[in-house]
Amino acid sequence: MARHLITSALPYINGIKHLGNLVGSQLPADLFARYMRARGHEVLFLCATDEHGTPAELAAAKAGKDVADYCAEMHAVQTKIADGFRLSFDHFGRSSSQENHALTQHFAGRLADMGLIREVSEKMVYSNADDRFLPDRYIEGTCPNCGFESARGDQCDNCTKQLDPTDLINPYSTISGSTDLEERETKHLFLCQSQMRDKLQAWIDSKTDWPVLTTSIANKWLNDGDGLQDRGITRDLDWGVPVKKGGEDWPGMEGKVFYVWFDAPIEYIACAQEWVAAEKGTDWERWWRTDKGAEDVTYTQFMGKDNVPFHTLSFPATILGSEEPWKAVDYIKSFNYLNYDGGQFSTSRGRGVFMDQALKILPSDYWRWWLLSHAPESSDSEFTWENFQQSVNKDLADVLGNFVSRVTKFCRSKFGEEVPAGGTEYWGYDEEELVKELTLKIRSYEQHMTNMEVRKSAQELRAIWVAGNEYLQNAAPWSAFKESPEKAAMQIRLALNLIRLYAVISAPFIPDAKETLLAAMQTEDTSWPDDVSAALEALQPGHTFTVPDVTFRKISDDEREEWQEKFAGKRDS
RNA sequence: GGCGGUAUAGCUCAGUUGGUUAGAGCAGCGGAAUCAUAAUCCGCGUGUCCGGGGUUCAAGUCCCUGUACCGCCA
Repeated sequence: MARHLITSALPYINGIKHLGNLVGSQLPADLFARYMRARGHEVLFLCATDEHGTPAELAAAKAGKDVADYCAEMHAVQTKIADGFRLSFDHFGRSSSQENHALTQHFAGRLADMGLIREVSEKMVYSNADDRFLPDRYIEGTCPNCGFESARGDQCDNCTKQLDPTDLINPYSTISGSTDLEERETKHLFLCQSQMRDKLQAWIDSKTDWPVLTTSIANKWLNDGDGLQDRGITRDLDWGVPVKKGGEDWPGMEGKVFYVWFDAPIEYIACAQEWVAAEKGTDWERWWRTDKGAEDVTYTQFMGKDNVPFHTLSFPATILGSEEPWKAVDYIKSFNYLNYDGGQFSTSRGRGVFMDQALKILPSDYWRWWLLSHAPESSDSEFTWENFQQSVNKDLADVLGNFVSRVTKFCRSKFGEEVPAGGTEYWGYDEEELVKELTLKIRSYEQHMTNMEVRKSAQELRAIWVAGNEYLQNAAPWSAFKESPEKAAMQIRLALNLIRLYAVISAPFIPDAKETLLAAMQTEDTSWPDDVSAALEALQPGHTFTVPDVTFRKISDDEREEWQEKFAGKRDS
């Protein structure tokens, strides 16, 4: 039995995520976690909301709420939605937790002791009306290049020219609209990532089994231009982890907080502490401290490609730089983007399907199946309603759902609602071939799941469902029954056992279906089919079952058109 | 502007270290069956593998170059 620490990239607290965010990190992480648990491994699966920073403050202000209250509410909302998608986190924490405050301050102090923190004075734009420093993108004005009147401080959206806030003509705060801005000198802490360059490069180079997407992004940052740059890890904000050196005050840093990218990944560790605090576990160190039992842990991170730099460089710089025995990541599984019907998902334009809306339309299994079987692994992929309808109807309703239906209903009409006995002497070539094929395919499925080859796993799983229909079509128990009810009994007994087998191996993809199928088969036997022959005898003659309701319903053309219209949002003009 | 990714059948995508007639699912066409959610099973693909050069006995697969789309960074 192995031990797997699994984390999903932290969703930002501000608002509800869309399906593209879901399939890029949380969902495949959940697939992997569920699979590893099903195979008997010890798993700690962690995720949390990323709560600090200006966007959270502004969203709270807009909602007329205190930022802490706002975050608490949004965390509850996201927790509920995660439950709705059956994301099986062992703990869903918060980066604003006391545990993360203490740990973030600890790391900063430790890095300072190691000589990896330096203080930098820089000029930033201060808004007197807002009584705060403004991040570049919250300053707008007229573009000096093209005259566009709503150019942002970092870049003009009209002519795409890169800008410095001080370039803008008539700059104003997008928060208050105030033009009462000035440049002020302010002091910040920088993490000396440049000193860590060689160490990080060697570490990345040692990860020869990582996806190209992951290593190429890391290498680009390590080698581009002047190489890895030092980065500011503090901000002049109220909402965040107060800057401290361990438990001590940090002279000159009063009133400042750590920048969100610094404290967010540390939450991966703090989340395990929260897990213990919530009394769900007893020992977080055996997962995170290599001197206290984490030596044999395999740590896997899941994330979208936009998060790769932080996980390959910034966070490792924090961990390795501390020279404390923290568990470092073993494998980074990164994903490309999911596009929506010919364009991008867009939160601001309301384009695409968001997690809460998805659950109002259909149960989570439908979404999980489509998203995972079309996960953007090798390149960006695309969601279309037509494809969604076709895949769900064909794979779930026709291939799997109908298999369950035809088998249970046939049995009920000929033998009653119990596993029929007899006919063992008819077990022959067809059955042996089926066992061989299933064994081959299940072993292949296991291999793909272990390798986190999400699409290939889904393909193989589907092929396993198809094999059941093929067998049934060949064996034709409805014909066999006419001459030899005993033979039909053997065939249908096998098929009934296939339902249990399917429920068990499909569970990581469609956990709800597993529950309903096992309930219908009236069994709690979730043992993995290491031996297919044996697995096909799990339900013995005389074992009673019930015919389940429609396991997966179909999506009609009318529904598809309605949803297509509803979620189109505003198109780019 | 720099960098990275992707361009393969009507659609969504596989194609490992270059090697026999380029594959899967869906859609389409034909057939079988009738237990089942009008479901299932079987058969059927002459595709300038984005264009153009090149390396090689041999390239979708390597190199150069052009084009398109996507993303990241400045």
